[in-house]
Amino acid sequence: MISLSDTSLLAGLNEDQARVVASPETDLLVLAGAGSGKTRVLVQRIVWLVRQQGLSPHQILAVTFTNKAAREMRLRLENQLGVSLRTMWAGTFHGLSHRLLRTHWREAGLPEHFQVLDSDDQKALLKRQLKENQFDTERYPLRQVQSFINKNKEEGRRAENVVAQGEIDQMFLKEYFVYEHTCRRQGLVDFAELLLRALELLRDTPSLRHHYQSRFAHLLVDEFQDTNRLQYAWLKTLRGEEGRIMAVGDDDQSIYGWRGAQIENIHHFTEDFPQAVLHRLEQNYRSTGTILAAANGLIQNNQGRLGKSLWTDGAQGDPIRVYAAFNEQDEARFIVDIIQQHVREGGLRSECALLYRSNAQSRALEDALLRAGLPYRVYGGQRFYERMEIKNALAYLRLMVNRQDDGAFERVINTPTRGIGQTTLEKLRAHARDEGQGLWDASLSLLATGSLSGRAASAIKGFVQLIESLDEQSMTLSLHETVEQVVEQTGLLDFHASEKGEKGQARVDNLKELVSAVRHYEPALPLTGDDDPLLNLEGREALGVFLTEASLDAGDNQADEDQDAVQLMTLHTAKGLEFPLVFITGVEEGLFPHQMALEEGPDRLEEERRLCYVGITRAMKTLYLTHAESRRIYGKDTFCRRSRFIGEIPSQWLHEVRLRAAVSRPMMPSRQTSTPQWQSAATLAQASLAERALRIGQKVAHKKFGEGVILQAEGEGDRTRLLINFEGVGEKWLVLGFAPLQPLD
DNA sequence: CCCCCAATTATTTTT
DNA sequence: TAATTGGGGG
Repeated sequence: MISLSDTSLLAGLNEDQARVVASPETDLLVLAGAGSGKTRVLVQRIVWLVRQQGLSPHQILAVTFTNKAAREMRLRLENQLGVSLRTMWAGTFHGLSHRLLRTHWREAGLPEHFQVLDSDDQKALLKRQLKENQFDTERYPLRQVQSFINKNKEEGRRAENVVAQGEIDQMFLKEYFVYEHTCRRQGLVDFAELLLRALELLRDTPSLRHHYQSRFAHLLVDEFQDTNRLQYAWLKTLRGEEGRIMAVGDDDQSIYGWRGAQIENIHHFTEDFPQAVLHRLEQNYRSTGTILAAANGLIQNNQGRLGKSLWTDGAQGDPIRVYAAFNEQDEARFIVDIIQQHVREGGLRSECALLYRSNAQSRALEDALLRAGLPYRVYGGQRFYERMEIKNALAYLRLMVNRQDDGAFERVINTPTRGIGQTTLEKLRAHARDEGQGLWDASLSLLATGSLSGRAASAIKGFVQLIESLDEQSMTLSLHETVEQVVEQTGLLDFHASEKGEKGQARVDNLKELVSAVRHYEPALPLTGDDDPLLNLEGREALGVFLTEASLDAGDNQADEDQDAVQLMTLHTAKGLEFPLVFITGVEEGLFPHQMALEEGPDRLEEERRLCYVGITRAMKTLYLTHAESRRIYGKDTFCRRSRFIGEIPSQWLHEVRLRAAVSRPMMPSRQTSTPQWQSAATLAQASLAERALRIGQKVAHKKFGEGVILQAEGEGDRTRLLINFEGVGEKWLVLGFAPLQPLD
């Protein structure tokens, strides 16, 4: 029975939501469909536990995937509870693991000021290592080694637990061993290591484990479908026997399987936590009935779902428009037309989202937007803390904090150039290797023994003094002053300023931006009392916090966020967002579903379908699916068939848009028709095709290979060769004069 | 140390 | 097509 005092905590929730929020204390698995108010439920559940059950926020651990989601949750909680929750354990898996390790660095076997490696740092470290070991990166590229290591860590396996199957795995494994050793020596922790180390810490230190298990009465996980094995193990360990866990997720929105996410975790949940109660949130507050019907229809083509069907008590809305464009330019123009119309009718540009499967598709869209003078914003791309000049500045700071950080050392020893070349560096590396020490220490001892040439010696000496001096100065400076001094005294600012073009200016601006961004990490209050400068620990402490944040949070470009601009992003990036007017572009076989996914098998196709489901459910009112019959991919014109996903949406919800009358459209690229005096090979080939009532894009039947589509033609007359993509067979080159081809359609 | 050319290669990316 | 990368020459 829900009492009166309860009702205020449940106000505005629907019955299903309220049931979850006020659920008796037990494990909960909440299948929350798109737009079903999942974040709200998560937040309200915590509020309920605090207000109704009398728990302290300190007894609750809430974990999400992204910093953005974590910030949002914390903000909403603070608003609801009216207290600051800075010390509450609410954050990302990586952030919380880091917190655990920082608190218990000794027990975790880490140096006090261990550094976090982001994936670029990890790549750079491995690159050096593989070169040193003369690993054949021609045959086995770096990223294979990197993913071998990360995958094993994400499965909870250290190098010594890996059973290498073949010779290749043996080689990878050897590098895994070396890599682990290097990281330990240098006090470096990569992303997967944060989780694994935290898990091992809890596993191997019973007192700590029991402490945290009894402290956290409730665990709450968002986006549970995206957890990997390691994260699941992490959750199980922290929950222990006594705790309660609430997992919120949606198996239909699992789109990160390729990154190790185990959709199976959802399936195992009720077995691992037998008392768990399953709830479904199916009422959608975002989209029209038509959009939901289309999404439901599409996703039903997937096998093994837990099952869920979105509904709304809102309007049915307009049908979903499908537009078959001639090519990607036409597609972009069409979209721009619609957006302009939307704006004319008083709509905002920021209400429009253009979604695509792969980033390369943004180009044609951007061109058209630019030409129409429509402001737009492209999401994705390089993020602030990943920029080269920023990483250089950070590397100096890292070296100041930790002289053992060889990655930082290598990065800045000659940036900007100070006359330390490969020869000197090789000497340092060799010495470091022989003595089992870091590059910094190797520099010191080579300087001491005088075994460097005069020029190199003075260059190194200068570098060492620079770092020492900056470190010393930082003791008496605030964080932003420290950063300011670093970019100036190291010469980074001058170095980039002298770079030609706009690039250099942009880098200088970024460095200045870094100086001012860093102020957020300074203590809010000025130092009190007669400030003994040597006791300005806040500045140093802030530096550590800042460096960690910079590796754990890539600092999303927060600039121009409030501009009214059309939003461009991949379907992956769009997860969790919503827009009144959505265009899903490039809905073509080979592009979406992506060719690579198709080649990898049925599971991957299902993931593509879920991605499409995610895309459709972003739309609030109006949804367009567009595809092009011809598209330039990797510099060559490719003919495309509309995606099977369009066919999988019940046709009653779709409406084909026909802008122009059906005129016979030129099949040749305009670039070629504009030079009539010169007949290209492709043009001749197409003329030969036309004689036989064939054309590129034509569906044909072949005795042996079955049905296929003509993709390309080259040559002339009977010797014309055709590239045909046969269903289930793949692409074949056939000679027109011999091939028994029947035109279809 | 810098610059240029040829070769290579091409999803998605929370941390 | 276009971006990146590695090698070779100046």
